[in-house]
Amino acid sequence: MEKARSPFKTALQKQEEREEKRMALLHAAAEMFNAQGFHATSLDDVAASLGISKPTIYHYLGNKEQVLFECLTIGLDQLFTAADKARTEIGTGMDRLRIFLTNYFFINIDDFGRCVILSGDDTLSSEGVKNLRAMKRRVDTALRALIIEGIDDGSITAVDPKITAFTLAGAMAWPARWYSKSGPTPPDAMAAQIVDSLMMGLAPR
Amino acid sequence: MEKARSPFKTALQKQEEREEKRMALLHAAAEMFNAQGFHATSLDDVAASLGISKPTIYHYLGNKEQVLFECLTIGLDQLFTAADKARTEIGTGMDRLRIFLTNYFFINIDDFGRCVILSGDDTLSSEGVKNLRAMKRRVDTALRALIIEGIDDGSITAVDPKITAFTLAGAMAWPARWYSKSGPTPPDAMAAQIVDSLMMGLAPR
DNA sequence: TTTGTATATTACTCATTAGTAGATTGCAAT
DNA sequence: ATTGCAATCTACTAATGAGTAATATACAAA
Repeated sequence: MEKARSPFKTALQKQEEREEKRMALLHAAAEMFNAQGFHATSLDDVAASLGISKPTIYHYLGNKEQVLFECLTIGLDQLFTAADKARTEIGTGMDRLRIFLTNYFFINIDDFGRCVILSGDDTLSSEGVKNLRAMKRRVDTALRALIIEGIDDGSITAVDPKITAFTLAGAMAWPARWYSKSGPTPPDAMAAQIVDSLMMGLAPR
Repeated sequence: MEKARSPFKTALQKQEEREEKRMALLHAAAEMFNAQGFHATSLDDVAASLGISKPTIYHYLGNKEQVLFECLTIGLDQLFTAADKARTEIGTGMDRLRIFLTNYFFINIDDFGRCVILSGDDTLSSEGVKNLRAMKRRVDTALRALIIEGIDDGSITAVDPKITAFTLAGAMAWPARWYSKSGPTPPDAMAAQIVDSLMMGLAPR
């Protein structure tokens, strides 16, 4: 049974509304950063795209760098969560790697993931860059761990984990540049094709 | 025997001097675009880095977009030339692909090649984007041709040329983001490691 | 009823920077 | 000599855009 609709909001509801607005702002910002680049996007534009004014962004998110940093943090969190989850999955090391890479692809063609790939370190303060590097390193470490596990259990051929991690990351990052979800190949199909192609190269012979 | 040094320059010498200055300007611009991003780099900064003033850039190169476009054209020309040259080489298809990818790496960690990778299409006018797309397509076509030749002569295992070209391009582009020539691994060694790792995945089994 | 807090606005300031106008110097050809 | 062109500068303009101050409204708590 649902409670009668009341125009008076509880503290929780207000909290949720605020969070919803925050996320809407971040999504709008990430989308525009990705489409036009960080420096070519003005906060006035972002605000206008949601029908609000610039100071409102400052109210919810702070200055322009903080907006970007938040977008990057979300994207990297998604990647790290995906890696963590893949590592708990059952199956061979290669099975787990495949699961991770597939999700890596989906994240990378989404607003926040694309933001991580398209933004150079240059845009942030040295403090921000340090934090960002640390987060990226965590993802890279997780990726290498998956590769090593696969080598150890024999599901992946003997390769150099470091170089392999770099080439895999590069191959997965590239679609953020050109792939469009509204194109002829749907995301699942594209992910499958790319990941299959990479896995074939890693299969033991 | 050398001609006596004269302070009076011939037309040819002046032509050469002009060209040298043009290239110095382009190199300086590309370097700063790569380090800080196109929009975060002012032409005043570029000029200052060479001890000249901004109008001089306009004299040699035109407006800011033209400066970038010239950098991108040079980078893409280098890639296309490398592809063309690799295709005339003797050996199996895979041998030629290896040669191309190795040069691809060297170009990608150089000023103009990095510029191609780091610049989004967004910065240019629609006219410029169209030209750029065409140049990129030429490089992609050449890469696919190399892959197909390798499949045909049996030196490369049966793969989808389109998807493989994308993953190879991605893996080769990635180092432009993080590789530093002054780091612990010299360019030749890094190129060899990356290319070997990719070739292993393409070898027939 | 008053006071405080969250949300949002308008209307500014101030710095940066693309691009231009106009002057200057020097060299070369007429 | 003079005219013209190449290279370069100083000094502007005009626009853009980050960030802030001051204000208004609504609602909730005291």
